Amino acid sequence: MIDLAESSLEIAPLLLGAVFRHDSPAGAVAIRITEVEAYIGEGLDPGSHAFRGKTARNAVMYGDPGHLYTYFTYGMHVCANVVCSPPGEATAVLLRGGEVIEGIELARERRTTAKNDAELARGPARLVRALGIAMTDNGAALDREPFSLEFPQARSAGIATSLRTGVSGPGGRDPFRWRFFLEGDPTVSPYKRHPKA
DNA sequence: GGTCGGATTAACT
DNA sequence: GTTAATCCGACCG
Repeated sequence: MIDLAESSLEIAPLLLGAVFRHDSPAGAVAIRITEVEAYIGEGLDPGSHAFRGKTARNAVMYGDPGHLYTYFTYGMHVCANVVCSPPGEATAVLLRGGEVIEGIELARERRTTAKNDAELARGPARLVRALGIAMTDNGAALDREPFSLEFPQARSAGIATSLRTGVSGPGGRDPFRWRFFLEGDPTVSPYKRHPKA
């Protein structure tokens, strides 16, 4: 695993093409990551959960890199981040889309509303659902069972950037393009701007 | 202690 | 294209 103790802005493009695997009692599901967004630290990024400082919810973002930060949103969805930066500095990469490459039958059972396999993990909450991640996994290390994260041998080709989806302020407006995705991949979620951006 | 709105999704018209 | 679903964290008093 590469060194994650750098800013999420450096790590985010390196995560494209990486294989993220979760081995649950029901079986293992793995995805090839195709879409991510970087969130940077305290006081710098109004879109980040760490913008207003450390709280009970975002404490994991301030901890060791290479761990999972999960949060609950819209009353029903869970999203997952890879914690970056040295301890004390809160940056993270939100996993927004991926292609299921292992355990596709289990992923289909978990995502019965998906109309096709490309939709299984297209979107941050769908990705979490397909992999069987829950809020109880908050803070889990990504280099230990039941998780693993393997980076590609070479930097992935065809990386495109955009403004972040559904975010206002820096990163949701030019010139901050903190969303990274594999161009043309069918498992990349559609871009939506923030209503007020 | 009350209010507001969200790093979304699915089901509508 | 629009909107309901549905909870909790953050903020204000």
